Amino acid sequence: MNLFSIAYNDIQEILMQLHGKDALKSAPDVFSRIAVDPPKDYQHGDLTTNAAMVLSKSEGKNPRILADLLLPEIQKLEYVEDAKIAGAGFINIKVKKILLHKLLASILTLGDLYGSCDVGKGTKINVEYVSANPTGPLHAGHSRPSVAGDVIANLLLKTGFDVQKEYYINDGGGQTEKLAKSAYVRYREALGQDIGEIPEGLYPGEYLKDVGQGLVQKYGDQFLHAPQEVWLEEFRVFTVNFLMDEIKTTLEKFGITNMVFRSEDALVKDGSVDAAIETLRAKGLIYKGILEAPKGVQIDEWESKEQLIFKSSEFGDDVDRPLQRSDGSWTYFAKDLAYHYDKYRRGFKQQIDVLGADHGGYVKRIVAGLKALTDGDGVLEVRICQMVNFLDNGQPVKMSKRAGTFITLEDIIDAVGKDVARFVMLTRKNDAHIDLDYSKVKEQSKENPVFYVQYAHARCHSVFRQTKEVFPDMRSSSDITLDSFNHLSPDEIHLLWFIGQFPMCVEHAALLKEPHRIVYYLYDLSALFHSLWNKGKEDAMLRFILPDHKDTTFARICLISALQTTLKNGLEILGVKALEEMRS
RNA sequence: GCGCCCGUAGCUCAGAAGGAUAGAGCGCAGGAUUCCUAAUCCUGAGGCCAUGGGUUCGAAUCCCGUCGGGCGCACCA
Repeated sequence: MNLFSIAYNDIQEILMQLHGKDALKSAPDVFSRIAVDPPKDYQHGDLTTNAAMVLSKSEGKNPRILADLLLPEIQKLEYVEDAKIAGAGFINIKVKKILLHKLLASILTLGDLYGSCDVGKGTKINVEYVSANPTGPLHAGHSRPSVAGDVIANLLLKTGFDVQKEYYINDGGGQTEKLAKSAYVRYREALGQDIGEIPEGLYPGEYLKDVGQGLVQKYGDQFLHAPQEVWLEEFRVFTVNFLMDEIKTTLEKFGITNMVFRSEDALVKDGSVDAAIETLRAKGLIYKGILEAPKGVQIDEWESKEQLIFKSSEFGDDVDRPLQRSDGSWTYFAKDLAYHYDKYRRGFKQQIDVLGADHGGYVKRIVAGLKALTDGDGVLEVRICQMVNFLDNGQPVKMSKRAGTFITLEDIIDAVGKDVARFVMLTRKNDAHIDLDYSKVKEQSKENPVFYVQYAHARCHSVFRQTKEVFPDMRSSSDITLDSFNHLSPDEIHLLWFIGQFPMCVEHAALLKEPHRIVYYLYDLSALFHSLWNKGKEDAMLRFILPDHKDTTFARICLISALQTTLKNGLEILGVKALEEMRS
């Protein structure tokens, strides 16, 4: 149950009726732009609507006059206790207790489902994230887009979309060939050869030593003196699989599961790339030409040469983009086009890519590409996560795949746990940079808001435990009556009212793809609860458990049960486990 | 040179599809514990929302310019 959507629908109905009676002349699509929100100040009421102000322009009337027209109709709604006009034309609504009682009862009944809705209407949607190159372990830089993508997928799931979480394996380019050659060096090393320095241009990372050992286990020394063409493809496949297995293990540890993996190499081999390019060609969107070098940047070895080019600028990109390299092979872009077209052909008209900020320059061309391939039927939305500045004791941590020195995602998870790591990554909106001091996160100091929220949840369970001791025969909280409900204090009703905003928060977060909204909501919700808790320290009658007042205690347990459900469901969306006790 | 993102309290950041007196944490100054976990709470100080215009009943929010910061800029992924 969602107070705000109930009122929204009823007010829509009122507007339509007034429209029918010619009291309003605005087109009905103007009506949908009105909002029913929580008032800025709780003192103003439970709900507020800007309907009068939104209609003002199309009606050509002063908002106050329109508010006067709407007010009596709103007052007639059965659950409205009181409604008033305020400010420039807000209509503030105070609802009857019976509605809040219904709200509480519905939360207790819904349990895990509280916060869910069906705005997605079962629409198929594909969320692609992580998609790290299988040339090494996941590192700290992958952490944020991975969590953001995962939580966006969770949000969409919660709001009724048919979601597929997907990982694109970049196993088709020259990078994996380099990788195979690097693995060969480690293979020789594992067989006891002195390899000296890792040759320039190969991956120097120590993590490849395990791959070398694995290769020896599988192949013995049979390739030690074999020419490259004999082992290259074999080693390439082995190494990619080996590293993907490690990546999958890390993802699981990070709480990212149920992903579908799609291989770039497979798309090339099964002809998907040729098919996609052919589709573009048939639409007349491909030509042979020479691209100009971009101004203002120094590019060594610029080769002015005719190549195959896609007219992406006709679909919103800044310039046209090449599809083939000078050696005739497909560019990454060409293959990625095919991949997104492949998703479309698998039924995903709605697609989301979650990328790091270093891929920001790539967005326009791939969005343009899908639009062109599907005549606008397939829509790709790209969410960019800004960089995380990793610090250690205030000092920037230098990371470079080339040098082989970086903090791996595993390192972070092992040090602070996946729950803290995930939560911290979500404490900023995607567009904002995060400074993350590795040593501070390791300390698990109180500056980390995850503990604040966890503590609130743990306190709920503490109350449940205490209640059991004081009232061993306390009945289940699922059947709260209106009588019991009336025992709640105004502050407690206030908390319930805030709990009632959860579904709206989830819906907004999902539609806007902004996971951080859930974090801030949970934080504020926790703050309200901690504050309430402390009031029991000053006034014993405000404590949740009153040994001499069983009915009041029961009502409060019901409230706390609803709170605990909300906290838990919220944390679940974030992929963070709700703790029942802080002591472990 | 071009594209994308950002600029809100001393610091780190929220700000709800344009709405009421711009919020939180940290830090700072004070205070609360015979009591369900003080990992908490309460009070106070602190802002020309970078800047100049525009749109409107109304702008931190939308549009344009300027300044400052980040990321990216064939044939890497």
